[in-house]
Amino acid sequence: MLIATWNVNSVRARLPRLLPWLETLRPDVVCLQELKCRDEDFPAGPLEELGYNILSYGQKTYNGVALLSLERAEDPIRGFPGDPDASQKRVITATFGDLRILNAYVVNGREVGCAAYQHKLDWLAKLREFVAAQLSEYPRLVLTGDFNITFDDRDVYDPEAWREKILCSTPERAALADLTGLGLTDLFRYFHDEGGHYSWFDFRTRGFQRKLGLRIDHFLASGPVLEASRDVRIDLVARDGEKPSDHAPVLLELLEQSEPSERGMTAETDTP
DNA sequence: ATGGTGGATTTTCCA
Repeated sequence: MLIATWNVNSVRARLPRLLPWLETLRPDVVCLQELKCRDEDFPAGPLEELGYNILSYGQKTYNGVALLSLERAEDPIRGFPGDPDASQKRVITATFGDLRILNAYVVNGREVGCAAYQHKLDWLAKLREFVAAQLSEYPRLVLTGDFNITFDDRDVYDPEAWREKILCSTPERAALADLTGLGLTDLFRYFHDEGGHYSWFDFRTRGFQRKLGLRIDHFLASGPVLEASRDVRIDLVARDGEKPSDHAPVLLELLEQSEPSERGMTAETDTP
């Protein structure tokens, strides 16, 4: 089973890259961020032709998230339940088989100390509350998306230049650690200990050509999903070439789900 | 310190 996350930086502008990528990889679930379009403007037709079901939660110009899946999604939730401020469409959640997937586009925050930065920390606190509630209901859970936060200096091409800057500051990293503190594991780091692997490269500095980037797109998984995980990789080919997004897709490979009867048998027959 | 590029919508905002 293959699950992907990709900040596409406008789903309509990225369609010429997204469609052949879907045809080649055929991920079972794709978590998209930064749609930059309303749901009625989402290019559903060509994606449905490839066999994908679509759950989108978009708005004009900014933000927007979607879940594409080969199998139909169940129990979707758009945004945070009961959130009075639904002006920014940044999170969508659904169940696929026995897996609960939360797809988030975390607030960027612009600059440490500004109003947007405080909004980022406030939003992350709401995300944590939502994830905790979902975990109590769905133990097999994946939280993925564009977190706009590096875990540590291994995720940064020039740690000294980025010290306490946006995407790298101590309060942001503490908020990220608060999420993993719920019992979630950074799956990329679980499989790859070394630094130098990045998922975002700045257009402005021609970061991709210079291999200077940050790792800010993550898969955080609960224990049962960690046990079923095979590998996480960053698809740099999709970041290269004509009209790419500034983010590369990140891919999680899971062991195939066991049959319900098989699971039941294992649980009962494992005990001597 | 600034600007560089890219997308959507517009003469600027956000990343």
